[in-house]
Amino acid sequence: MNISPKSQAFVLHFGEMGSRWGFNRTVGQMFALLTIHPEPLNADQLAEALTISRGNVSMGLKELQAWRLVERQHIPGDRKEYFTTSGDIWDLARVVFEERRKRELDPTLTLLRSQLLEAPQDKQEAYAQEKMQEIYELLEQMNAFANSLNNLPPQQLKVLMSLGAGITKLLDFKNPLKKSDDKKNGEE
Amino acid sequence: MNISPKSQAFVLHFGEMGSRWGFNRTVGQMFALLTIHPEPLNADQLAEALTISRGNVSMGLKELQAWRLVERQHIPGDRKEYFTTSGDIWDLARVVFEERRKRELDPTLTLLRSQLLEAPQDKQEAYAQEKMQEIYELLEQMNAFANSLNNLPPQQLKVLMSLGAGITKLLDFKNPLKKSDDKKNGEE
DNA sequence: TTGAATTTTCAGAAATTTCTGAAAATAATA
DNA sequence: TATTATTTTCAGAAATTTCTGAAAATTCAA
Repeated sequence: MNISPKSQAFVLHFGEMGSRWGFNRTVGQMFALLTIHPEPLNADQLAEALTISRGNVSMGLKELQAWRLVERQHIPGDRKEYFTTSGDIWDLARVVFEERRKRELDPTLTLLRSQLLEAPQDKQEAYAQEKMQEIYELLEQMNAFANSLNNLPPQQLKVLMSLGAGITKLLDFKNPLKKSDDKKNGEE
Repeated sequence: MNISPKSQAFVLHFGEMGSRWGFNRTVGQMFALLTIHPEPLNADQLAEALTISRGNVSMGLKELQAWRLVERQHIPGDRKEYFTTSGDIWDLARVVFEERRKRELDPTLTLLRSQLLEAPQDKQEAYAQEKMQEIYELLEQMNAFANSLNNLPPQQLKVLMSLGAGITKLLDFKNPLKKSDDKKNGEE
């Protein structure tokens, strides 16, 4: 279990970023290591390579499995369980994306939905509800958009992404804007 | 500074979600309260309403200002500074989105870019670099996509979002896929 | 200027999250 | 079945993040 300095740097970096992406440092490190390591690794190897406790590895693997980011494998003749990240990076990204959608949007949508059912009792509440309504609509739309991205077959997803700024053209076609559009309407 | 129970619930919820969106509980609460409150509030009012210390409010406001999520206002005849969330919810969402893009993608892109410049020293490193390359391309594409969404004028952004699943149609038009597409090719 | 009002800072306290390691549980083999 | 290998659990330790409150800095007005 010797890792080159470069790989080391990558693993540590992923650890630091992990918390921004929704899991903790060691989980991020484990994920990174499993990704760049050609062969599957067992829990002891992970613990040794990352110098963290066996227990921590066990918990981390549990979490990665819950996220469906790693796969269990068995090596004939070896009783230990081995792990790798499952195939395609794009699939992994999709999983992270979807998991975050669930955690970051769903709960708030649920709360707002129930809040908006009740009638406001006074002026103040009416104003608050107006704002909640706006937030609700925004989040609902982001949610729907995220869902449709998620359901796109991989190939189309890539096409859409690579479209990048060119997306504007497409929109113009679908929804030709009146010249009276807001702000920047210089060219064409 | 009396808040209705409903507003209270909303504020608390935003506090809990805050950490998932990239800021801490009290910052989330402050943001929520400033959003649903019709009039701007000063630091003392925030501290009282949320029962947190004056110092914490000061730090929170600093952070919200760094995110460009709140605006300072002055009320004639009052020496205190007052704050509100700036206008449109969609603008605020854009700011959060962009801020997260910066924090969650940029650092990793930078690291990977430099890692990929160096030639791999052995088989193991070569494999690791292959994976890093894949991740790099993925993140780079997400990044470009996020940027183009961010630069879309508000109106078009809404159109795109509301297009939702219908986006597929558009893609078919722009990039008609050969029947030999991967995996799911049943209908049409 | 001076001084009162207001805001900011930051060391240490409190709360929260993550990690360890030994014990318990589970699984495989003999 | 008993024995050994392996994994999981979880109480408390360690690390990290957030919060408080008093002191320092700043701003404004007289």
